[in-house]
Amino acid sequence: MGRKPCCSKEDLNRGAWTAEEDRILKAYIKANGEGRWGSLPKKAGLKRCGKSCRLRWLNYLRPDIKRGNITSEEEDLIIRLHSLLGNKWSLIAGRLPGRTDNEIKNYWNTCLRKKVQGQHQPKRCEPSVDEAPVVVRTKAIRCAEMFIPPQQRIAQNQEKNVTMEPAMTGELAAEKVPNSKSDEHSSVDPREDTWWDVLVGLDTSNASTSEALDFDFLQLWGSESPCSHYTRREDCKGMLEDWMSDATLPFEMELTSLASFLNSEEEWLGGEL
DNA sequence: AATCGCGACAACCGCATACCT
DNA sequence: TAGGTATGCGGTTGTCGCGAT
Repeated sequence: MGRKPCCSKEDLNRGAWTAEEDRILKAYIKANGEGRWGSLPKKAGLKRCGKSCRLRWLNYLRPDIKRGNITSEEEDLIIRLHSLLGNKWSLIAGRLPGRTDNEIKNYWNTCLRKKVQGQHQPKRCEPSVDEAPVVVRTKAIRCAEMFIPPQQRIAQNQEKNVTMEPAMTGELAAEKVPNSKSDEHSSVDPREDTWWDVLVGLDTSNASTSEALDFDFLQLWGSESPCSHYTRREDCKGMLEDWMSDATLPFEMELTSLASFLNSEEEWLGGEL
């Protein structure tokens, strides 16, 4: 038994969307909002499957989409994010307002991959896939997840009627420092995780802002952990503080911070591995 | 002028995961 | 908790336009 197809292919239009189909889809979403893609085509009177409608909306019809002309800044960011995150197109797209994962994926496959392969002959002791990347990539992915644009996070959560966490509303997520008394974390050796993992997973209920920011990662992981590299660096601590304390930062500032983070990643990879 | 090759990008497909009942 | 459904994601394919021959 094969997998059940997502929709019957009979009587459905396939291939390029017509202007009329676009108009119908836009009008329907304007009136009824996004979501319920499965039933949307029938309700809207479109002979398309729900997935196709969703894709068309997300990648082409949404009003906030920027099209074409990827700037050199965006290109640089894509290259550097890809080097850390791999093919996590949706995460990369999340850092580029108005760009879709599909667009970035296509741009990478058609333009950047060759460019990067051409110029990216290892010039210095770069790490092999078997060395540091697991830690680095996990941390970088976590970082990117934290970097979903605040507007997007807020919108998403309002849509779901979720109470905003402090970090999402601009108040600092008051992180409780894990220690030997912490019942929630004492059974888990934090060295198993990156400090991003632990940081994000911390119980935010009791500690004050200053406690959170004074958190001593060295104490948690010890000086030999590769993660402790960051705890010794004041600039990294500062970035962390910025990110965690103000989710309403202007997007440009976030990009600047992210760029700094990526630079520090590159320095670390080049210098210590 | 015809056609071939290639790049760009829209769209499709299958799988994974989240969510709901 | 299990099973079904909806949604998201990333790889792949199809189509179109344009330049080269």
